[in-house]
Amino acid sequence: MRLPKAASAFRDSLLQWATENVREYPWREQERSRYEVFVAEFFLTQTPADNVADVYPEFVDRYPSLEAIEEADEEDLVSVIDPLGFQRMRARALKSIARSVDDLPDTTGQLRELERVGPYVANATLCFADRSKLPILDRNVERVYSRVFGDRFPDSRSDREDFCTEMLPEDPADVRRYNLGLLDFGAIVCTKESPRFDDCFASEYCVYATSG
DNA sequence: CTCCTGTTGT
DNA sequence: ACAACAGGAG
Repeated sequence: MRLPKAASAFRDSLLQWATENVREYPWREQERSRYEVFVAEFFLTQTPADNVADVYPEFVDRYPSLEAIEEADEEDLVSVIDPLGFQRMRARALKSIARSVDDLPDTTGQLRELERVGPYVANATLCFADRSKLPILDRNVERVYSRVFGDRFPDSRSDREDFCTEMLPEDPADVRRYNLGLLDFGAIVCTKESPRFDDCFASEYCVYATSG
């Protein structure tokens, strides 16, 4: 796939932006295990980060491994998650996962065989926990790339995944920071309504900013 | 691809 | 009560 002309400029600027602006969350600490990252991403697919942050430390403290999940009473699991608009479905799925596997696998394909685990959770887990070079494509990312690159951002899901993969920085040491930055850029600057054009490094060439 | 599910905002 | 949202499932 041929990337748009502005792609490398965007990539470089985003990496720079990420070093200064990526947010700190408990699950983003360097030493988090694959399990700890997985749990966070599993909750984050359905819940605002600040809500997850409220219950996450207690959750991983009480359930530090899949084994602990497997042994836990499902109602206790729910009680930790439940406090603020949380869901029982997630507790059930985690139990099911803990029963079906001893340790979380290290490939997206194997992760996606687990209940309620799709491309987002699988790739985010392996990228953020294991530093794998994998694309992360959620609604924020789609909005950012659609705006910045306009028609050059493909329509189909698989082409979009390819696009995201090619946007990743060459240096493996930068991939995690790039993906984190992309998510936060969508959440902080390139927001759904009232994007902060004045704070955006891409407004010179962004299709959305320049055309409307 | 379309449909489903649980959640959130009006 | 309703539609929109955001992932995953089929």
